[in-house]
Amino acid sequence: MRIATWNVNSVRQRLDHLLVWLKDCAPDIVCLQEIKCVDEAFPREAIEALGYNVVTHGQKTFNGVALLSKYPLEEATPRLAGDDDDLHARFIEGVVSLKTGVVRVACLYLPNGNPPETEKYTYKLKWMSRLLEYSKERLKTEEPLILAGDFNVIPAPRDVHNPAAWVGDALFKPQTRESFQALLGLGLTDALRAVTDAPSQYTFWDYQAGAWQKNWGIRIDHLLLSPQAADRLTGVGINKHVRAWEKPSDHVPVWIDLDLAAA
DNA sequence: ATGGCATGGATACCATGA
Repeated sequence: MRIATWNVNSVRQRLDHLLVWLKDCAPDIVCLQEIKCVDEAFPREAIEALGYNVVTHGQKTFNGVALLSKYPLEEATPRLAGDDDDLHARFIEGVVSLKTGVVRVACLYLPNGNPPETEKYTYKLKWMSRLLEYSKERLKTEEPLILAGDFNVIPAPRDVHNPAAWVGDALFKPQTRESFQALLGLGLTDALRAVTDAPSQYTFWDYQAGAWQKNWGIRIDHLLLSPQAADRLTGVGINKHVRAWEKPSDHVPVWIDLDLAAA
């Protein structure tokens, strides 16, 4: 089973890329972030035509997440628990049933948090704290769980071209990285780091300053696996070539393969 | 070329992002 995540930076602007990539990569489950539209405006028919079930949690203009799955999505639930006043569309989870049991996938778009001296960073840290609580609860079930999305966290210096330039940034500040490490401390595995120690495994390149051409990237799109999922991990990939397409997203897809028997 | 952006949604620029 292949599970992928991609921040598309507007699903309507990126629909052609998304359809081509879905055919090439052939993921079974996809987590999309920054769809940047309300649910009614999501191009669901074109995606359903490729054999996917679709659930969305969108909002006008900003944010927005979606789950695509070749298997029926059960228990599709938007919003991360812990703050009823948080109206940003940044989280949706779903469950699929296989012969061997269920797989739960949480699709998330973690707040950017810049500038760090503002309430935006406070919001980011609180969101990460809520994600930690959510993960604690879900891990108790001892089922395959995948947290996939744009975490807006650079986990370590090897995950950024020029660490010195990012020390004060909300994506790389010590408190941000510590909060991410707390997730791993629960027993979650960073899938990419389970298969390689190599530096420069970037998933995002800024549109500005020729960042792509200079390979000034950062690794901020992640798939975190519960022990029951990590035990089944057989492969991880970053579809870097997608960043070279015409009018691309600034993020590229990341995928994992799990050895789970199909339904 | 010595500075290089993209998106949506109100326009005839702005907020947001990372």
